[in-house]
Amino acid sequence: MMSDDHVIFIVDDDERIREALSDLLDSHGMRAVSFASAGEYVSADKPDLPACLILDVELPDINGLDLQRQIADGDHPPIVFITGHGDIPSSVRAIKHGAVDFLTKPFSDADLMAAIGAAIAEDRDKRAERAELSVLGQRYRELTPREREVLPLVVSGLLNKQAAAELGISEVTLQIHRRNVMHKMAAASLADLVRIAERLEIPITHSRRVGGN
Amino acid sequence: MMSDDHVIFIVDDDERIREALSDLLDSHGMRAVSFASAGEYVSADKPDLPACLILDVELPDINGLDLQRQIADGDHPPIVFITGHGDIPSSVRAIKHGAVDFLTKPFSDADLMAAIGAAIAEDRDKRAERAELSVLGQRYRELTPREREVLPLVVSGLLNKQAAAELGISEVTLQIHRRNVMHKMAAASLADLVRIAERLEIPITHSRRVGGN
DNA sequence: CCGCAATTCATGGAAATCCATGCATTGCGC
DNA sequence: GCGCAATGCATGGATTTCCATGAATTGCGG
Repeated sequence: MMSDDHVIFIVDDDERIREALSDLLDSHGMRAVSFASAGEYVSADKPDLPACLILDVELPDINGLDLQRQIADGDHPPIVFITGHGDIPSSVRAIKHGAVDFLTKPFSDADLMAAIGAAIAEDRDKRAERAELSVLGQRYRELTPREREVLPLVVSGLLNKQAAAELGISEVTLQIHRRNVMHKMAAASLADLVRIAERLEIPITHSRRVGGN
Repeated sequence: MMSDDHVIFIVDDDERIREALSDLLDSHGMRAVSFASAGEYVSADKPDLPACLILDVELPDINGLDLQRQIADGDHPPIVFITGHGDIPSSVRAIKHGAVDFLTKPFSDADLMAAIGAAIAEDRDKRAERAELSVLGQRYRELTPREREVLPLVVSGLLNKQAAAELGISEVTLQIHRRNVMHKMAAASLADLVRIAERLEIPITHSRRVGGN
């Protein structure tokens, strides 16, 4: 019974290791996809599912730790490193850069399965977070340039007349932009909009000034 | 010229190590305080400064990794582990639990100083964050029980009449509580209050409903 | 030229928030 | 009993936000 809600990528140049890991994962009803090199893995079409990347440190084309840094900016899954010749500085570096675990061969099936489970759970959380941020980011990008200027002023807490003064426009125009921002960002209240702005890390550049409760 | 804006704690049962580290730090104008055991360190009065804890893994009274877990809930400084007999699982565990580095003897002065620098910088950031949260937390604790009920409703974005209905009181009374909350939390605007509530991780339990813009 | 989006401004008016002030009740500590 | 804090409610009124509707200008693409 092969589960369809996740996938585990195995990148190791040693075919016996790949086979052994595939069999182990298969026996747990987990889907595995194997690659003999980092280049293969990077180039491959991958299913859009919560995942885990089991990565050998000594690869023929690149050091596993260097691949970790290389793919860090993309939405690659959490890494579980495996290695036959690891050293402590490598393990420290791997973990500090976000790897879930660093296992030296021979490692127990239990340790590997635990690490994989943690990696998939972490990827699920991260993917949900990214999906939500992507929606918010898309909405933000649909704002007009002016609306994008109004947003930080509004979520800073300025009165409409104060925000209007900042931009050198009438309060009435500011209100129009404000309403459009609320609508486009799907915010039911100012409180909603403030939280959305926080999620998008929009900087707060002002504070409501005295005389404006 | 001994600097007064930080301190480095050294916990190692080997007196020669303590001396060597103290001398090294001294030569960099950094203040060091040494302890021969974990118990001594934990019991000692410590200056309230940004700090770094250089911690030996093999201590006479407790394993350094266990001490890390033990002090995790208090405001202890970031840890740089040093060890003569480290293994990879220990280093993984140390870093995953927040240690800045895990250095095996013999380690270079440069590596140690770099780790110490990073630890102190991290402690500075964390201490600033904790200080701010402490102020906000204190303000929150000074709210009356009723005001503490009103706060999450207000920052959820409910209209005053909606929040009042939630508590079964008049809108006028809700407004009084609202104003008191704003004042006690030192919020100049609703936007401020929403951000404060986020910092305090006050859960959002409601959303403004249709019919209430 | 036309249509559209972006930006600007306005009016009239309703709803909501905010403020100052006043009053009342209850429970607690001195 | 008194004073205080917590909680509740009210009035009158000012300010702010929100809404619907209307109009104008500019720049761009078809």
